[in-house]
Amino acid sequence: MSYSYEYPRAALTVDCVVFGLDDDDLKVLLIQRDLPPFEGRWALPGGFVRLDESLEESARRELREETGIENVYLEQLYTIGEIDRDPRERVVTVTYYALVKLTDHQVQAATDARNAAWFAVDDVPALAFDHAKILEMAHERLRGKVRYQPIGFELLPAKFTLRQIQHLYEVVLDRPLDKRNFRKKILSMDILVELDEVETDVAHRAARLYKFDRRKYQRLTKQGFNFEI
Amino acid sequence: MSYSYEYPRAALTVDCVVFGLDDDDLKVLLIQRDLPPFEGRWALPGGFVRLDESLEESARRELREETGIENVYLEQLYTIGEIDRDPRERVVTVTYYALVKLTDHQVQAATDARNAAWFAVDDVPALAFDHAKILEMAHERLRGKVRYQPIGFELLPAKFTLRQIQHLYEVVLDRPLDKRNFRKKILSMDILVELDEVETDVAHRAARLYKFDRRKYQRLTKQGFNFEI
DNA sequence: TTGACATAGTGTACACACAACACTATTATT
DNA sequence: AATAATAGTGTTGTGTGTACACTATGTCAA
Repeated sequence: MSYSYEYPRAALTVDCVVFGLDDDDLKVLLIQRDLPPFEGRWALPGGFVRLDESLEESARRELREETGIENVYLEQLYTIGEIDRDPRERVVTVTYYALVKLTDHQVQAATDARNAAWFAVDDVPALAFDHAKILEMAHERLRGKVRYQPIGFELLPAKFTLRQIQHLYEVVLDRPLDKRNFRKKILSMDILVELDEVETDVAHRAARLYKFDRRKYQRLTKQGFNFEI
Repeated sequence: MSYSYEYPRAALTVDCVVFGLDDDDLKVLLIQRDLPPFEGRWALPGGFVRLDESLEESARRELREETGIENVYLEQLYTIGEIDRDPRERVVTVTYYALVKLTDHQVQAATDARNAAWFAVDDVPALAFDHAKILEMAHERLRGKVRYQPIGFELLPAKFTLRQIQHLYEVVLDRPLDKRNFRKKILSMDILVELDEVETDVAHRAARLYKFDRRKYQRLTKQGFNFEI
């Protein structure tokens, strides 16, 4: 079976930059290619867009198929269509970035035959195609957006300590933050709920757990509140 | 001649939201369609992506062909690929927005056969396809971006008065600004050059002209300066 | 030429937000 | 019981945003 058109058409793909956070770094999920071109190289998860799915559906399907990841924060990043970005033919790719709770997704990495692994964002191997550039753009977008939208919580478990949030911002923004000022600021926004629980399995005083109250955030937003770190 | 592929492919287009500013409003440039679907309706300038040009080149070509506009600020906005957004077949569109100096582009609108005209952004006719949504997104992006990037100057003539900049921000942000505070702020950034000229043809005291010093802005940016209104 | 009118251009005071900074409290471990 | 590790907490100075009203200058018309 083949499909014919009056004018030539570019192939259309989606590629996803999946970010996760652990105790050390910001991580990105990569897949090792098992086919040419760039066979054996690490690359962003992604694939061809089908005609019966929207772009975002396509991105979510590829994420599911290649990494087992589902139900994550996903946002369109940029569309790249340089003529020679794929050696085979003209390929235009719509890129997305995803934020996942790494604790929930540590295992599923190697769902299908392909090799998948988390890498520190600042220490990735050589990537296929122009994926290094895409990763760079995604990282920059995250750095910018995390300051005025409460998307950072997508990288944390549902219950987290104030230290974890601060660590998140320190890692993403790549600068140290003052503990007292940070806590004052994040608590004064009134978008966190203090839980009657503390963290466990730590060899020192346990910190209180909080969760992000999305309802409250949305209510405040309608009243003109602007999140900002 | 026809082109065959193993899998079906979406058609790929670009669409541009062209903003201009006059003494009253923020305007957008629209084209009246001369072919079905939506024949006779107003629409964003745009068209199919060719395989020998990048996406941005494609957007610039369509702008030139359909409106005569060249050498303008152009930035990618979003890519839309909902399955049924075009009644004929699957069409994915990469959208851009452009900022033009309306004074330079008043006449060229009707370059080719098609009818082209400027409309106040808040008073556009019914648009073809999902172009109303695209316009809405572009407007929102402009509102957001104009506050932390000096792109507003792209809407003004090379030489402008402080009142014109203030008017620009008042129109785009849709709120009144205090004259003294605005002038203090914009001048304190040290990115404007005061010229030895004043405006002409006004029936009252003439205001001093300024121009935006891009060099100075870039130098300051490298030193950690952040534009913000 | 003079007066009316239209906009240019200018400074201060108060409130609020941000930044810098160090010690005590609590829990686990030995 | 002592040690180690992190949790948790306030104040002060500095800078930034905001509110606010009058004088200066040029055009135009009588």
